[in-house]
Amino acid sequence: MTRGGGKPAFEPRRMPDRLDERHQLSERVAAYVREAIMVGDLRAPEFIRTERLADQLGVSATPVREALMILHSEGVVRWEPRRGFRVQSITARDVEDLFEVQAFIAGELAARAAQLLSAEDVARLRATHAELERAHAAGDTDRTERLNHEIHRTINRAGGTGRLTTLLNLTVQYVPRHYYGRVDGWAHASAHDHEDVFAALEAGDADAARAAMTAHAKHIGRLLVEHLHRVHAFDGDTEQSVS
Amino acid sequence: MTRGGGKPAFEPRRMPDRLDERHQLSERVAAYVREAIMVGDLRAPEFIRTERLADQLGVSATPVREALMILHSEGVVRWEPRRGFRVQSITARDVEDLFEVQAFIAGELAARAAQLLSAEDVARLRATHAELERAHAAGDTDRTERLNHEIHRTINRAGGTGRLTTLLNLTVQYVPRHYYGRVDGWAHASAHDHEDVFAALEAGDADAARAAMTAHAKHIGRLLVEHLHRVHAFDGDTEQSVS
DNA sequence: TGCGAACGGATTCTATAGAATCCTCAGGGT
DNA sequence: ACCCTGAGGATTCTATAGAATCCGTTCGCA
Repeated sequence: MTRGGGKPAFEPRRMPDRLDERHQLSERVAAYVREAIMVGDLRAPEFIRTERLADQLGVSATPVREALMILHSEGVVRWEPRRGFRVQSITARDVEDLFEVQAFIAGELAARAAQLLSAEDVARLRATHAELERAHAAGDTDRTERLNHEIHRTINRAGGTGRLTTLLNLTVQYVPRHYYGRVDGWAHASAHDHEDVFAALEAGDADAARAAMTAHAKHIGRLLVEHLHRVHAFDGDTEQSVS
Repeated sequence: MTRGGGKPAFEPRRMPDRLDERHQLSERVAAYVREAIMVGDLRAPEFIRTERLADQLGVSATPVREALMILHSEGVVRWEPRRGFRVQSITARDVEDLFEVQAFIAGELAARAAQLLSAEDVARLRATHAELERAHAAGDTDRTERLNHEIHRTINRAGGTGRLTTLLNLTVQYVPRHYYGRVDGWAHASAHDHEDVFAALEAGDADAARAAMTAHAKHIGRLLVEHLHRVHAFDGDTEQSVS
């Protein structure tokens, strides 16, 4: 019998085109795997066979391995040397923790931004946010997500890009950006929370900005956890894995 | 003329034997690069040429590339696709930030540990700590560092291993474990701070444990920043890079 | 029947080669 | 003097092959 247990694996889906061909294969594969895990095509504690995945994606084993290395250091998969990479199981507590840290870092960055952003900067943020609301009303989740990302990016990059940004990205990347389109109430919550952040930024009130951003992140975290429960994405939920 | 500017690079030093041959080359190379950066053999914003490094270490380019991928996602080096990997510059603010996050996470884990560790567990911790003090008195920094690591490990793993632990490791790994031996006052500070942590854990007081551990991490962070300033490891300090 | 050792297939891991890309520099035109 | 263009070399990036390792199974033996 074959070594891993011979599961038919998951149905091949095409590589993400958000990351088009000017990006490296490693990054595209990593994005693909991240999404496959979040969607449920890959479940813990299943092994990810490099060659099989390489065949499915039409690439060689090397970039697949590189992608899994990255994912390993992000905690998405676990690398067991000379045995392979297996998707890391995730609990509701893990997601909460992830957003707890995210809230902490994003809060700190927002506090710094409050002392650095000009009135015009905040005005631009508000304009982007208005677009976001229009996109959401029009049901364009893709555009909604992109605008949301842009808002947070400007705030986070206000205080220069450093280790905090890197760490924040690590916690954020875990859930693919466009996945939020599936989360009920996400756009609504963002629309509501952002205003508090903008007001604090405008007033130059660092503590208020920190508080508002922290609350926002935790809010989104709660919504995501509820959603994942509904989809049975967690370990204990209904559909348990193999054995 | 050669592309990177043709610096003679850094003098070859042997691979870390802390990670012996049962580990993968990728990990060993990563550890090597981490240390080379911390020690100053590699400085921002210098490129790390994969083949050159591979030759120096006597391995091929593939594991080197894998190592740099990992280091990239940790924020130690920056990957510029189709151009190469360059060591990320680091400011004093970055180190402070790193330890701020580390303090937050370690504090949370300590708080959880306070509710989970038994009296015997804490007794064992105290025993290990006593060994640590003896090792330090004997001037055995290697053993001191190892015992210190063991103490923190038991505390962090008390609440089961999850995403928080992964994130904590990311912030911790930035500075190689045995580097602390060079930091003046490190062992002394640890000896002092640990007692507060133990007392809180023994009392099962989560908040006190969080506070003690947070203070400890920030304390170490301060010491490290001072040390790095003395060694001129930061960007603005005396010895600036190339141009 | 129960247990240990060796075999065989599968997979990871490292090395190496070739294609694609980027940078530098020289040369010619405006 | 300035810009554009193209050649050449160096380096990254992907693919592929071979060595090392692991797992499941079977065979031999008590």
